Amino acid sequence: MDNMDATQDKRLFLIDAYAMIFRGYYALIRNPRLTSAGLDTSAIFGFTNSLIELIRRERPTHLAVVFDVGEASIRTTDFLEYKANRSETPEAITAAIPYIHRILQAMHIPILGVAGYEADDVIGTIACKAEKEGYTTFMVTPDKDFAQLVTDKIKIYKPGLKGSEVEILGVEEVKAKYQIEDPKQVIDFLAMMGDSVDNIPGLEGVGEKTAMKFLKEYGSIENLLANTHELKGKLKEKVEASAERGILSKKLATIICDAPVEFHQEQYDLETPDFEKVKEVFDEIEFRRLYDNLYRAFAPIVSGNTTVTNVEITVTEITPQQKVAQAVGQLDLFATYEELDQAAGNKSTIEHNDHLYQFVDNPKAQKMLVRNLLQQRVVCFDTETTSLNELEAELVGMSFSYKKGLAYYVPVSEDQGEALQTLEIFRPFFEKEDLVKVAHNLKFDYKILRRYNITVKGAMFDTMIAHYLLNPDGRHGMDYLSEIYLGYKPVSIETIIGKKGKNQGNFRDADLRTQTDYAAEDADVTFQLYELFAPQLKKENLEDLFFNIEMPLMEVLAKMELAGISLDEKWLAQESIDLENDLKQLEQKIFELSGEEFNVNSPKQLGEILFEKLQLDPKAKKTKTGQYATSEDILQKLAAKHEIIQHILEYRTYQKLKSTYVDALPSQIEKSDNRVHTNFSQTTAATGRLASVNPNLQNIPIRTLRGQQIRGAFVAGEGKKIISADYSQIELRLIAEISGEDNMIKAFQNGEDIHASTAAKLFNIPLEEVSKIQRSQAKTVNFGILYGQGAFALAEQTGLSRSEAKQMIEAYFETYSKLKAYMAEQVKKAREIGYVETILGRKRHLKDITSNNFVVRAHAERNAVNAPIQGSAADVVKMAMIKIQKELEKEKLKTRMLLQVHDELVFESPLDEVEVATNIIKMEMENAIETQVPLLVEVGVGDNWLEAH
DNA sequence: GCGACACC
DNA sequence: GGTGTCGC
Repeated sequence: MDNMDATQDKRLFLIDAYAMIFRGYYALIRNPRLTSAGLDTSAIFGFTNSLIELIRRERPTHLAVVFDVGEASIRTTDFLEYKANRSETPEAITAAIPYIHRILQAMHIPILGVAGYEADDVIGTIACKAEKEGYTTFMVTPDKDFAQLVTDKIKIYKPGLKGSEVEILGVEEVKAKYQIEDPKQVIDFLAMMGDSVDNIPGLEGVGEKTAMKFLKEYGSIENLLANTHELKGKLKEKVEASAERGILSKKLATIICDAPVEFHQEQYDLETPDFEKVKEVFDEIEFRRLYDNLYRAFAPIVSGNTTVTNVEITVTEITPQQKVAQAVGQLDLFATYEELDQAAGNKSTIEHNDHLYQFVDNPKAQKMLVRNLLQQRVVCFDTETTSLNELEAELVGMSFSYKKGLAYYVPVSEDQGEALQTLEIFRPFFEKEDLVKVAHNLKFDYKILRRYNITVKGAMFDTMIAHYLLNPDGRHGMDYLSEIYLGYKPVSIETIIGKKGKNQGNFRDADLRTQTDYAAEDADVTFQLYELFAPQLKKENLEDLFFNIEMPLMEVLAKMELAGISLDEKWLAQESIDLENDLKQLEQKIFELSGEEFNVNSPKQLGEILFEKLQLDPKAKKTKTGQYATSEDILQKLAAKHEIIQHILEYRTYQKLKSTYVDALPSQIEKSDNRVHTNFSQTTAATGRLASVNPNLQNIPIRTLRGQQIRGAFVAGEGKKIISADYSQIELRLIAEISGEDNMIKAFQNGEDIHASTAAKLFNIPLEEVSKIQRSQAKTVNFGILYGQGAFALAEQTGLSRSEAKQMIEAYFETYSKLKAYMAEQVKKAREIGYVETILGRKRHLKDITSNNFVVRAHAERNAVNAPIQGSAADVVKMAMIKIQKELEKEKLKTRMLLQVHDELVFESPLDEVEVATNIIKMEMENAIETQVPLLVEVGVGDNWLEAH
C-alpha cells in the first residue's frame, strides 16, 4: 500500500485546491452532506477527507495547498474566451472556501496563491524550484494538463476516489498514456485536440485519436503545421485554416514555470496540527468521524503504514490424547473471544484501535462462535459466494460482527455435504427471533441461505434499505456508504477477484487470509453503518415504515424472486421468426421509399435520411447531442407527409418487441427450474416504488395488440392458473383522498368513470354526453396533474394550443379546488422543511426546491406534488403484499405471489385454490388501508397473464 | 452515454 | 412523475 520509498526524506506534495474541492463535491453530489442548519458541506468534507487520507497514506515531509486567487491571468489577456466554458461555481463550493482555509490554518498547512496566476502556474513554478533543491514533488490533482511538467522528480498524484485506486503518474506512465516520447509533448497534444473545459480551442477537426497520430508522426504542433501538405482532404483544409488557433492553443496549454513565487522550503514542513482548533471547525460543521481519522493520521506509526492488526486463531482438531483437556481447551478458547472483544473495544492504543479479523474454520470453534453470537442482541452478518446470481451462487463463507473492529469469518466447504453441516451449526443464530440480524442487502443473503435450507427469521435490519429510507435519492452501495459516513474505504472486491467481465475470478480461489480480511471487513463496516443508521431512523420517524413495511416486504420479495414464472418457449421461438420476417419486409419497404439502404435502427442515420435527403421538415428539431430528433411523437406529426413514417414506426415497434422481449426473455430462463426469476430492487426508485431488473418484468407490453401477445407467453404451470389483480386508478383515488377533494371523492364513491366524470365537469356537460375525445383529453389532464405538469407539457401531449391548455388547467382547478390547494401546500411544505412525505411517512428530500435556477426548481416542485402520490400508492401496494403473503402462509395455501407491477399483483394458483386465493387477494388489497375513497381491485384468472387480465 | 421505447 | 433495456 505504500507508494513511496520511506527512506527518501524530501517529499513535497502540492495540492491543486480547486480541482480537489470540485472533485470531492461532485463525488458526493447524489448524497450531499448537510449540517442540521442545512449548510452543504460536501465540498469541505470531500477535500478534507482526501487531505487526511493523503497524509495518512503518504506521510509527506513537505506539504502546501495552492489556490487560484482570482484576477485576470496572463492567459486571459491573450485569449478572452479562455475558461469561458467553465460553468459557474456552485454555491456550496464558494461557501466551502473559508472553512477550508480555517482548517488548513489550524493544521499549519501553508496556503499558496499568486494574484494574476493560475494555481497550475504556481504549482509548476514551485515544483521546478523544489526539483533543484533535490525534492521529489507530487502534484496532487486529477487534471491531465499537469502531465507536461512530469520529470524524474516531479510526478502527478491522483488521489483515489469512489473505488478508484491512487494513481501516480511518472515519466513512463505519461509516455505510455499519451503514446509520446517526452511529457513536454502533452502541451502539443492539448494544443492539437483542445480542451473544452479550459476553452483551449485546438485544431479544427482534431480529436484525441488524431492528435495522438499526429504526435507520433510529427512530434510537435509546429512541425505538423510546417508539413500540412502531407495531409489530405477535409482534414488538411481544417488544420491549415486553424493553424493560428493551434499556435495560440499551445500558449494557453503551457503551464508557466516562472511565476513570481519563492520556494521557502522550511515553511512547507509538515507540522503537527493544532488539534483543538481543527476540532472547533469540525464541530461547527458537524464533522464527527473525521477528527478521529485526523488524529490517527498524525499518531505515531508502529510498523510502517500498516493499519491491519491480524490475530489468527486456528483451532486444530483435538486428538484422542488431548481429550482430557478438551473442556479446559474450550474454556480457554471462549476466554480468548472475550479478550479479543476487549482488545477491539479498547480505543486507547493505535495497535488495537483498528481491527481484529479472524477466521473460524473448525466445527468446534464454530459452535462456540455461535454460542457467543446467541448472547448478543444485534449481530451483523454477510455471505460470500461464487456468483451474484442467487440461484447459481455457492456459499464460500460467512462473516459476523457485533462490535466495531471485530469480525469473524467462517469458510464454507465446496463439498455440499460439508457445507450443509456447517450451516446446521449456524441455524440457531439465523432462526433466533429476538436477535437482530443486520446485513447490507439482506435479501441477497436471505436467498442464498434459503438454498441451504436456512430461513432467516425474526428481527432483521438491512442497512441498505435503512439508508434508502434516510436518503432515497442517494446511492446505497456499501463501499460508497462506508467512504461517506465512516471515512473508510473498504477493500474493493475487484482487487481480489479482478475486474468485471469474463476473466473475473472466483472468491473461492482467494486464500483464506484474503477471504477473511475482505469478508470480515464487510461485516465490520456494515455493523458500523447499522450503529449510525438505526438511531437516525428513529430520529426521523422512519422506524415504523422500516420495521413494519420494508423489512417484511424484503422477505416477500425474496420469496417471489425465488418462485419465478414460467414462459411458453415454443411460442416465443415461433414469434421471433414471425417478427424477423415482418421486419425484413418493412425494412425492404423503407429502403424502397427512401431510395437508399441504411440502418433503420440508427437514429442518427434515420434522421439524416428523413430530414436531409427527404427534407420532411425544414425546421427539424435536434437533440442535445446535435442529432436530429426522431422520437415517436415527432415522427407521428410527420406521418401525413410521407408514407415511410408509418413503416418506420411499425418497424421500431417490432424491433423493440423482438429484441427486448421475444429474444431476450428465453435467454434468461433459469436452467434448474425452467422459469425466469426477476430481481425486485427495493432501493432504486426514489419515490418508494419497486424496480424490476434482470429481466425487467414490469414493462411487459400491453398497449398494442401484437405486444399483448407477449403477456400470453407468461403461463401458469400444470394444473395451475394465473391470477392478476390490479388497483383501478389508485393514484387518482389517493390524491383525492389525501387532498380531501370532495368533488373527486364523490365521483369515486358513486363508482363513476373518473375521466368521463372529469370531462363532464371540465366541459360543463352531462356525463352521458361526454365524447371519446373529451374523455381522452380529461384523462390526459388527470395524468398531467399527477405528474405536476404545466400548460406547456399538456399542450404538447394533447395537441391543444398553449392558451387552450392553460384554460383547461384553470377549469380543472376550479372544479377540483382542494386539489389545487393541496398541490400548493406540498410545494410550500417542501420549501419550509426540505422534504415531502407519503401516507406512511416515507420521505423525499428536495434540496433543489430553493434553487435559483428555474428549470432545477420547477423539477423539484413537480417532485413535491408527484412523490407523495406515487409514493403513497407504492406504500399501499406494499402493505397489501405483506398482508396477502401472511394470509396465504397462514392458510397454508400453495398459491404463490410472482410479480408486482406497481399497481398490479400476479399470482400462480393451483386450480382448487383459485377461488379462495382470489377472495383473499381482493380483500387484502381493497382493505390495505382505511380510506373514505373506496379502493377498487379488479381480479382476473386465466391460463396465462394475458387471459388473466 | 444517449436516444428511443416498453411499462405504471 | 418514476423506472430498465436495447442498439448505436
